[in-house]
Amino acid sequence: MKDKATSFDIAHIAGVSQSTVSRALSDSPLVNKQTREKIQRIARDLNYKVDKNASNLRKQKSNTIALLLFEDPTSDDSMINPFFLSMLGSITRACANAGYDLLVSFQNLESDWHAEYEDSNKADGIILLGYGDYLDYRTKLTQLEEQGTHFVRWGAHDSEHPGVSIGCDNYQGGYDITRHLLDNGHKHYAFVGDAGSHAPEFMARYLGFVDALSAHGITHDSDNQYNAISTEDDGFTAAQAMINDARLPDAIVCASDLIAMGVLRALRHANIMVPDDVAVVGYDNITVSAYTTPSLTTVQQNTRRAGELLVDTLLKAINSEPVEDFLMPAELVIRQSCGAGPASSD
Amino acid sequence: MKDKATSFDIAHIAGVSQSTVSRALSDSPLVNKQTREKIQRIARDLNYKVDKNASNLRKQKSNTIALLLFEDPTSDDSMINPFFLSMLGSITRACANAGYDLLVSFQNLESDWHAEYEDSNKADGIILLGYGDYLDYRTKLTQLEEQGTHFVRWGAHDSEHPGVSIGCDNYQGGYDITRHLLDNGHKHYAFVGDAGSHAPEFMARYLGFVDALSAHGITHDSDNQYNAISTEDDGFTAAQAMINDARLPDAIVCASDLIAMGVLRALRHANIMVPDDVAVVGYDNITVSAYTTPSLTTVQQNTRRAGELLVDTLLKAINSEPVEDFLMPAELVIRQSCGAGPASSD
DNA sequence: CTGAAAGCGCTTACAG
DNA sequence: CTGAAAGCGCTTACAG
Repeated sequence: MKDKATSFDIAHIAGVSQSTVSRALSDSPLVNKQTREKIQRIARDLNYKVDKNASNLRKQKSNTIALLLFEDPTSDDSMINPFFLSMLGSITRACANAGYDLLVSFQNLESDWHAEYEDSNKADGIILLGYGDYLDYRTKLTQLEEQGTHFVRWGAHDSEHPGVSIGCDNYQGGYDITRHLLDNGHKHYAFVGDAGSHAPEFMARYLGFVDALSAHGITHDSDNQYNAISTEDDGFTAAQAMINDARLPDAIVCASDLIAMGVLRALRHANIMVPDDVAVVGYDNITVSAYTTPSLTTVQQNTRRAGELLVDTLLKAINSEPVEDFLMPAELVIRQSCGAGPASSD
Repeated sequence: MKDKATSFDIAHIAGVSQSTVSRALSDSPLVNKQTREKIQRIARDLNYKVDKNASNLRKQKSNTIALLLFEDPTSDDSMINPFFLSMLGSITRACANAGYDLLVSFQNLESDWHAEYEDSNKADGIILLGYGDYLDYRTKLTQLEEQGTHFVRWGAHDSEHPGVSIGCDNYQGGYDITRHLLDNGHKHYAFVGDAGSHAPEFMARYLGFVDALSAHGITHDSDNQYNAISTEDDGFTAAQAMINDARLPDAIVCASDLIAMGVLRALRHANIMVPDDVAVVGYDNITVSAYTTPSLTTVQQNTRRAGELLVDTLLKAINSEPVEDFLMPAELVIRQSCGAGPASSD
């Protein structure tokens, strides 16, 4: 385990100054081509790598992005919402493509996350990812902004909040999938999912649902909205309540796929056929949804695109270019559970 | 966007030297309690954070771990294997608990991963994660070792490979789940999954399967082993081949849950009932497996524990403590698809 | 095109 | 318990 080579070692071997080595290794056009190639060859032979700490310290720039993942405190400690895991994957990839490193960290709302990374110069900017009530973090976001920290937030645009956000059009997603059910002749609807300000994503999906119904002349009775945080159990409980109260609608619109899983389970339990007796749709298009029986009609958020947008926007902000909120369109994924998908044999 | 405070600013305000500030902020017992508290208060008020680049450069230590995720080049570019995503989650958590930052990066086999991180002083050690044929990376692992890089690898122990590994006992998992099927009276078996040296995990599962059968007096006919990389389509294709050739066994053992998904789909397609006509089991316990109909009996790898072990072992290696390979036990998850799980209504 | 020099912001012997 | 000083390994004006 030999000591690591430094730029001075290379300078010594190449017979040039250390400054020239530094220039050559950063492909500076200032240095003579032959000298440059000679230095780069020596560096390769010695397995030399520029010390990032030194170079970052000097350049006052880290070429690193921090991803802060907020977790739903109610969720099982050992599991991350598959949707965010998928976002994490695409952000990782987008960073790699942009030549940035990615520092990943889990956070809960209490900790001092707002300052940690960029303040300590470990990252040039921050991506905030997580469902939840951004009202709670409002003051922290404001503080981030005041510090001049570069950050991008995943979530709905909200004029109340500082900073730029990238999100998916939850209202449109809720509207479109409800519209699809209406086109298939379903008359009586239930919505399973929270509809409150502390769950802005779900709220927007719910509003899209309600508006699609009223555009079709159907007034949604709020008795048919069932609260559910995004867990499978919540969906199960809600569907059981419908069954027990004999209030089963033609179609159940769920605020997330996980909720829909629970609804499907309760219906299977009660020998109620999907989609023949009741249609069920979800939201998120998590992996599971393609494999349930029947497979789940849902709304997809393009996580790959989302990751790229988050990274691109953050990099623009870091470079002091103008940035603005972006709302991606939601995409319907038609499968069997709505009764209008491909034949049930597959 | 004011300039960031440095330790000199704090020293100036507190009326002490910069050295004392540095000591106070690292909780050094060398500094007078009142002075220390005063300095820490000022630092808090100024929202001061130690510059990590400077401190790492000086200390020659980064308090950061790099996670290299190798991807199956055959897999869909936009998706990561859910199992590794789950590992990523638990590693993130374990790092946070240990006070380390985590640098995440995707790699393919061609790139110069073996040197990047630790050599550039961005990380103190490396976790290597990914299925695959470690034979291919043997030379790279050797080079890592020669450089004195600290690393831990996820995967089976293998005396041929340098470095320490943490893995799950794939042989035992394959043995146990087969044993469970045998106990339920199944006589004729098929195995779907690659059984070659380039997929050591699958190979070990297969060997466990074969040995469990022969311990029960059943000789496995290799005609009943179907190759399949770990995709749903491969499982579908293999099961269709069985059906077309009228070689359907009593029980199908799949090398992964994803493969089992495809097998279930092919059987559903052909109106063959699971588990009544044929039992099916998988491996991995990915989220999907709990929600299929019937739900899938499978083998679980404790990803939470695995993440902790990987991080703990790496930290020990970094601190020059002795480390050794560890093989975690595999755990059976009994559900419905094997015919011996809870009642099919749930 | 190249070199000598300053300095990024810390930590830590060394001396008191 | 505290301070003055060196130095971690680079990058980049500055001067030639």
